[in-house]
Amino acid sequence: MNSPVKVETRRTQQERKQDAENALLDAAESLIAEQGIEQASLAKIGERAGYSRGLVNHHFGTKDNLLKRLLERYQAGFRLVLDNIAKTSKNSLEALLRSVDAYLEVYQVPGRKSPAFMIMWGAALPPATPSEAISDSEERVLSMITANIEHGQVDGSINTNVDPEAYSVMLLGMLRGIPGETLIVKKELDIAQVRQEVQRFIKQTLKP
Amino acid sequence: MNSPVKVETRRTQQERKQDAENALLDAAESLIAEQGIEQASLAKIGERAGYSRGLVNHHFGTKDNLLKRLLERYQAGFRLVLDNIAKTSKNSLEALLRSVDAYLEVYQVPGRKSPAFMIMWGAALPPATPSEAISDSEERVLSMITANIEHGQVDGSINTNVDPEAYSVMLLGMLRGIPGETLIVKKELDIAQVRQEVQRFIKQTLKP
Amino acid sequence: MNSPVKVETRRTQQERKQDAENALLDAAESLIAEQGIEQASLAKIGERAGYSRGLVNHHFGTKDNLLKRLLERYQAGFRLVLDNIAKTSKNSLEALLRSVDAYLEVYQVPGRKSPAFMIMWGAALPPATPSEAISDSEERVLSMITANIEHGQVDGSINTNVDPEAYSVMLLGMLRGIPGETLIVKKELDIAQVRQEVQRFIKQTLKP
Amino acid sequence: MNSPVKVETRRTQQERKQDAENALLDAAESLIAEQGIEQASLAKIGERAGYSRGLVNHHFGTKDNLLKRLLERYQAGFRLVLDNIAKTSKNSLEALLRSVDAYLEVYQVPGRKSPAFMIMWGAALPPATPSEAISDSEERVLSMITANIEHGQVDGSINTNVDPEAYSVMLLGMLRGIPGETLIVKKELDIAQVRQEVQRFIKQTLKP
DNA sequence: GATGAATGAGTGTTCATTCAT
DNA sequence: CATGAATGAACACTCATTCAT
Repeated sequence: MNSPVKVETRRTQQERKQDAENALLDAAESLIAEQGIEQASLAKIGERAGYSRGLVNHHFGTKDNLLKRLLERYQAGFRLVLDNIAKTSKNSLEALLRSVDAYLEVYQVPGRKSPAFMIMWGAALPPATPSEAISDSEERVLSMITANIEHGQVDGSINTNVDPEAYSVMLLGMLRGIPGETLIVKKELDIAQVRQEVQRFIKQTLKP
Repeated sequence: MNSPVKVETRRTQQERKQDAENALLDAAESLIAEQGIEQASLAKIGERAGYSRGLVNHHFGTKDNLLKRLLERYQAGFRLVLDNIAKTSKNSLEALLRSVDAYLEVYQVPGRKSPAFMIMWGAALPPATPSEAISDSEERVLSMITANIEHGQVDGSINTNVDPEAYSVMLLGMLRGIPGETLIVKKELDIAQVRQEVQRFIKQTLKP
Repeated sequence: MNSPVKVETRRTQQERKQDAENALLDAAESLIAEQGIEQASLAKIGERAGYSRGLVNHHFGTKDNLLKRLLERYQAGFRLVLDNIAKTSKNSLEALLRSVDAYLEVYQVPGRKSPAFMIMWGAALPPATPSEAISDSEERVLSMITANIEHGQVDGSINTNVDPEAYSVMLLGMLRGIPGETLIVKKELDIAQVRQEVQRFIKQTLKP
Repeated sequence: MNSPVKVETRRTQQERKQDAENALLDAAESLIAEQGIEQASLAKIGERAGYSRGLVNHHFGTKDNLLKRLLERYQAGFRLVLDNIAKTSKNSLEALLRSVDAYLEVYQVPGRKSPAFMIMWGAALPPATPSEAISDSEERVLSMITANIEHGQVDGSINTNVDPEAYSVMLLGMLRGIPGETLIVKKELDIAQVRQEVQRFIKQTLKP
């Protein structure tokens, strides 16, 4: 089973598909980050990935489906971070603070790909948006934050005067709007400072 | 009968242009609110305004120009509100609180047109966005808020520990993100509650 | 009103559209006759008509709509012939005989355009055909023939033993199948002879 | 244990090819009957047959070749019926009548697969049709009918006034057009009645 | 024998823009 | 001022076919 030939074969047989799909998702991510969703045409994506024009449809069937997969990949990556934070935090407030900070950290360095999610979020604002993936996901995130706050009100780490749902909307809005501003405004913003303010803001408004 | 008719005609002649432009801007606003910027084609806009397919180009030359004008009209309207608040507020903190509340109030009622600005904001996230109008405007708003906070730190209404620029980014991000969430999430969000939370928590984080 | 300028103007203003639409319909008709519906792409049609690729969509919106219009034009032309025959025939049998003969006469000369209708008919055989225009039209024609036979049974020109609906299906099938055969079979078929046989045999089977 | 297994395997090895081909032809037949020739893509056919997307090309090389084979299979099946009728009929007229009735009987029940032939026939109407299989076949059928009529004029069962070739075209046209009408028209047609009319029609027009 | 990854041509459609009227 | 005919580029998507496995 360990013969190099078999390993070679197994890799070429099934992983070629994985390689291609990952390359296509990477290409889509960077193109969206640069030019937006509509300008990231399937032809450009295929060619930036080093393949042909038609490969995206061959693998994903539909542009909408490609976007869903890209979103899932992004969320799966972030979920690992959140799970780890949840396990190693003393209470709900600390988990919330660290999660928020981890999320904003991604946008601190002007990386090439991280904006893709924000751009997909921004493209989901019109009601007639084709994909409902963002909408569904956002609703889940909102519920998670609300649940976290409610839990913190039980474990005593969060002030019981806070309205969990309203606070969640405010907080998630902040978490989307801040990276949004960094993408829109041309002058460099000091995200490190903003992160500190956000931490302070949350502590002051949630502590009992 | 001739003279009044002529006056009427000449007046109509000049104002007909204004009427048409306003009708086109209204049509563009509602179409963007419904279908997004790309789907709001110039033909649809002209026809919804009750005119022909070609009128938008005739009046605005370019789609990008139409969007700029739409943005200007929106901002001019909101500037009146802000100016009035500034004049009638005791200090900077009160002005800030009232301005924030006035802004969020617009999104409380699920109106037909107000989302258009948010949709334009969301469409400006990709770096390769054609129009720079949003970008420039957002930078100005940011400066205004920063100046306001700095002024409040001088007049004593705002805590001097606050970093004015970082806080501005956080606050403006919140002001864009909250309406964004209401547009993306399908379930009805209680904006009235969110407004209260926002007020309370700005007070908590800015008061000396 | 008769000034040449006005006439010139009126012609250019409105009839340019008519000219273009007729040219597009003609181009579509000949392309369908040569290559079938699917191969008659909108680009080919526009260019054969002497215009651009996009004009078909500009005028007809949709390929399906273009086909509908083409069908209507064909039917309107044939209806004139049928109406004239109906008015100048002594009884229903004679009207039927002359109508059938007029229809088959079109396919006697291997003309360029007449096959287009048959090709559209043939393309409507799969149940998942997009356009329902042929289907609806065929049902109307069937009803007309049935009514004609029933009328002939009343006026005494047609045998009352004949089942009007079944005979109509047989007759209309014959009228579609015969031209179909001439299009499919390569060797030249003597349509004149076939027309004679059809006449004689309708008489034999319908006469009282 | 090895020998029977090998025999079993070898037999399966050969027949697996036949099984696959028949499954592919069945799948093609039903897909064509449902969606037409162009929409019956090779990938769909392979997958409906329970195999892979690429199997059709592997076995038939070309879509056109698949269609030829499908046509051959259809004709081979119908030839058995015709041969049997020819052997058990008293004279040419009876053979013709029974053959026609056997052919129409297939379309009486709204079966799933029988329309595939008619759809292929309809798709062969444009001159630029790639496959010539239908064209050649139709010419042979026409010759057969003509020969049958001529033979009937010799054996005395058919009127000598009839023009054999012209009558053949008329009859074959009828035999294609009637099923065609049942496929195009949505309202249910009473094929049993039509078959009776056809029988009567042929008797009245061919009997001496 | 059988699979399915990869290609690239082709289609209908949408759209901003130009320009003659 | 206003219309709308005409253009041509761009897009998502479907598909037959090739070929490595």
